[in-house]
Amino acid sequence: MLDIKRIREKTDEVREGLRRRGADPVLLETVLELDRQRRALLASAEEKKNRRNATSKEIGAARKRGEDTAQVQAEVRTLGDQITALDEQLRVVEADLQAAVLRIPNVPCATIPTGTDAAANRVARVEGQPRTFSFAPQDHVTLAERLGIMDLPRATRMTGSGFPLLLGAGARLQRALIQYMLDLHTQKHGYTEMLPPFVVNSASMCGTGQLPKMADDMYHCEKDDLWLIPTAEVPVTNYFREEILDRPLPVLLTAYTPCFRREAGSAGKETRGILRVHQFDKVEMVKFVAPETSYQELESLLGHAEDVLRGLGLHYRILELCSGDISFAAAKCYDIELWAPGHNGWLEVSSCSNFEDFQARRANIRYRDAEKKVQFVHTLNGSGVALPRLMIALLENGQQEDGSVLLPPALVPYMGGVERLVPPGAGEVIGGKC
RNA sequence: GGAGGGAUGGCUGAGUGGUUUAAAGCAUCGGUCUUGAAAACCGACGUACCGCAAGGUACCGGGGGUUCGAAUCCCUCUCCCUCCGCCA
Repeated sequence: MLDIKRIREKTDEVREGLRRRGADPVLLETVLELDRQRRALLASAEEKKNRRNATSKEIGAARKRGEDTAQVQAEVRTLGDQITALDEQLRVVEADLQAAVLRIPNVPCATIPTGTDAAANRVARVEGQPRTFSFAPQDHVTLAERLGIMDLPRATRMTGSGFPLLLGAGARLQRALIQYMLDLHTQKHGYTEMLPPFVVNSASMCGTGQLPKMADDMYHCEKDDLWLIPTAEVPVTNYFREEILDRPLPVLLTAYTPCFRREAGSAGKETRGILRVHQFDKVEMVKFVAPETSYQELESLLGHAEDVLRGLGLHYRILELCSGDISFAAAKCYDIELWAPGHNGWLEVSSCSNFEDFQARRANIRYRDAEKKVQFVHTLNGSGVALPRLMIALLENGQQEDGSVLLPPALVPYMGGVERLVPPGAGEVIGGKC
């Protein structure tokens, strides 16, 4: 949520930022008009309340002296009716104003590329080298089928399409990766591990910016008015909702959670295998930092996500997203994409974003600065990293001509010493044999 | 799910209709004193909004109501505690 004072006082700057994003310009004008109405109503109501408070006090004093106050009481009652009417108008205007402000996206950071879509994203860096193959590389679906580590047809019968099911060594590999990433972030990068609820209430969804805009993209439990989380960002960031932090910044938290996304409107897009699914696992990093440090914290956050991929020997690139492609709440965002030779393309496995005070205002997360002044924190988060596409890259990059898959040495301890996934032998019904 | 008891400022905790613009204590910060510290004493000490300012308004778990006036009375919701039931 943008600061209403900033909208009011630096209107041109905000308008330009929203223009760069391609956001609806009408929203801003609506907010400005509602803000004017609100302040006019507020001034009027507060003036009357002041009079009522003072007069009521006088009534109390007069009655103590035994005077008759019926006349004054009648006057104040009229005043009270006027206040009730003004408060009602105010309530409506404030609700409209709040609803409108919540729909305004964050102002993009001045340094990011301007553009309307992914085509304008800037490739910041490319790391590592693509592997060369002496044979035609297969894609992850073919490889996983051969290895017997995934069963999508049965998962579809059980639930529906887009809900993956891993088996044997596939399930173990997933678990190993989660463990590897959490260990890296907690032991090397200084994060505290959290295992949060996977279901949250509407206030939390609003706090991080998923609501109101993304309601249709999420799973909602209507009976309880609870939402399945689309990312660990939601519970982890909302950990401090409505708090003034009493601990030194930055606060670094990391969490493994499953993520649930309806992917409404993306039917048919890149749906082969586990490329785009309704449920996936992810390790997420979240930072609560002092405002003046947030952009250097973004760089280190990106480094932490990269560390996961470097440790696995993977070839990846960093994109600096343009103004039209960053998410609703973000001011700046880096995407990390892994090279997948079977897919013959780049796969997004991480987004590392600085939200500045946008989420902190919505979720009301503050801290006391050096002068003891209460201020909003800046929040950041980054995937570290999302699992299905990491799994795809590992399978496709590690594949051998015989159908086996070599695992990166860093994972071997987490796989109980297993270095290679091999197809199940003849006669075995289900696979996943190591 | 049933019955009962609770929710007050960073913490403890008073307060059942009118100087409560919330007592007191603890904690914190500043000052005096001290070589320094402690103690003692003095002072400060919530958040948000509106206003150029003076100042004003709101907030005692959330929402609504009664009243000239609500932390205080009424309704309702949420959460916590105790007991019972059910259950991984």
